Amino acid sequence: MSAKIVAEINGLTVEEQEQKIEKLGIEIKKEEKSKEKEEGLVDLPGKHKGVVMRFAPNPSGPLHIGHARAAVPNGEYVDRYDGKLILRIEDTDPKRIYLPAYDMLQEDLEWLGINIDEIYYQSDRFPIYYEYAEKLIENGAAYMCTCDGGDFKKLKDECQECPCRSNSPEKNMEIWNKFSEMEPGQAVLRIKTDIKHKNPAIRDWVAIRIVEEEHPRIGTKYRIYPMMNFSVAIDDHLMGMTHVLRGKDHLANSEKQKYLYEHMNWEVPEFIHYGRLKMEDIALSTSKALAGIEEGKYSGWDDPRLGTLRAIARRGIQNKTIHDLMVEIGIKMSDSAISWKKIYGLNRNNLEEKANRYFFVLNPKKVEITGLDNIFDENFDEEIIERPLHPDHLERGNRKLVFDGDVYIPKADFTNGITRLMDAININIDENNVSYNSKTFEEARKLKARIIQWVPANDNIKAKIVMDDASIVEGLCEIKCMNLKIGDILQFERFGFVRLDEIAADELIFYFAHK
RNA sequence: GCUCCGGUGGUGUAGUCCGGCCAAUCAUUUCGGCCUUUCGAGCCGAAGACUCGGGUUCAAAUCCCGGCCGGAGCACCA
Repeated sequence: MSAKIVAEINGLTVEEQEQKIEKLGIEIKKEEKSKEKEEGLVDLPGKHKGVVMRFAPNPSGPLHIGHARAAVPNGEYVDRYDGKLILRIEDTDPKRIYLPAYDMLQEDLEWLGINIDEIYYQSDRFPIYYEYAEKLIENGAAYMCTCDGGDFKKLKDECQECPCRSNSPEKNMEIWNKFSEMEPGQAVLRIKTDIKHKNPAIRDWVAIRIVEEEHPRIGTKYRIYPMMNFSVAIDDHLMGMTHVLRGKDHLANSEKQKYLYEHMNWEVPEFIHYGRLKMEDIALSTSKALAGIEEGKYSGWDDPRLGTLRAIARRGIQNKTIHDLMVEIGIKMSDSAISWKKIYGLNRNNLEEKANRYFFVLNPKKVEITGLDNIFDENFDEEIIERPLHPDHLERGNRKLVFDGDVYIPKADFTNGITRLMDAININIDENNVSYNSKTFEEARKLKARIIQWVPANDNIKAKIVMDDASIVEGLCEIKCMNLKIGDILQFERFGFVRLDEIAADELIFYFAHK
């Protein structure tokens, strides 16, 4: 019986239900689920006033798509809440520094359209880290550990304290003061956490160690180096971070860092962890890319096979495409798999409007058309064909091609049957004889002719196109392409979108984006 | 192995916190059709998903338990 009533009521719309309730004299409390949905990214948790965020790359190479995954949402949120974005270059491991990257990072961010309010280099901040190390030692929150790494691990894995842990702050300070004279591995500074923490990774982590290598930026000025977890937590606090966006591989690190915040009595920022981005085909790490460049396998950081931002920019992928993609993926913790297809689809949407159209003939095959006396005579033996630069934007004007019967067409289109040369005439290909068939578009349609692009045999320019696998295809494009500027993105009709990369003496070199 | 974290169409997402017009959003993709002197764009249509099993409840994508699958971490790297 009651089930029946419920079913009946559930059958009503919410409005109908509300009316019935009001009829019964019951007041409905409207609890607003105040969730005006923002386009794109979800709202940030916590405070929305005075938002400070950071993008903190390691200077090991230029930015790649994976970096954009962190950089774009940071930029977006800072814009949305009118906050501040800090670029912090995390160069506390001399082994993972590629000196040119310091500048490349900033160039790449600029390309992405992300505005940075402040820049910091961690290698400039070592004295600050030392200062806080000393404070922590004095508080008894950190200790100098002189145990062998293996011994410590054994104890740690059994929830056992190492002997150093119970040293007094005074004793620790004594060792700390001799730190710079020690050998690598002889001692480290550890932050006390919970030696019985159920995740062994969290237990008493290393904050500072000795590094002998020369630092590419600051040389041999220091031997005492902070670990990432230490410098990051100190800086995030000192720089006033309200929200920290990082990959979920840092989940345990966030937890480690919380102990530091607690020791110092600092407010913990909102940590947000996003999932892994799996990108098909470009599993290339920065270090592998660098090795490939040095071996000559890749032409440089912008080799079309690489996933660096400069490589995809060179191919004509728009920064807005990357931006759109990252906003769509968002910052959820589950992993995402991205395909080139997806990127190309978004990019096509962005390019469609701006890319003007031109003819390009791949693997040209020269054809001399016979039977043109149907349209030409001795006074009149050529025709100027005009075709819009963009079919939806006629105001951009036309390009002109001279049609005189001698043309190049793509080899792949040289097959028997009726074919229409776009905007010109319909031809009949019969083995090696090519003859005039008819003139109009209507006839071509009636004959179900394929409609192809072409270039005049006597008026064209060589074009090379670097494909996404770095192979090069060659052909001829229409002479009007001479007016293009480097960086222009256009669509070769029936071929795909390309970006003009280089203007050589007698040829144009393009990079292929996608169909 | 241990510790964490995830799982919505092929892909990317919305919805999950606070169960109820969710027979589940939007985009992309794929396939049709229309249009079109590009195989592009546009328009129309279609296909396609709540990981599984239990439980709680009138009602579960949503809450609870368990399984399965996937990922990450377990450094004197970041």
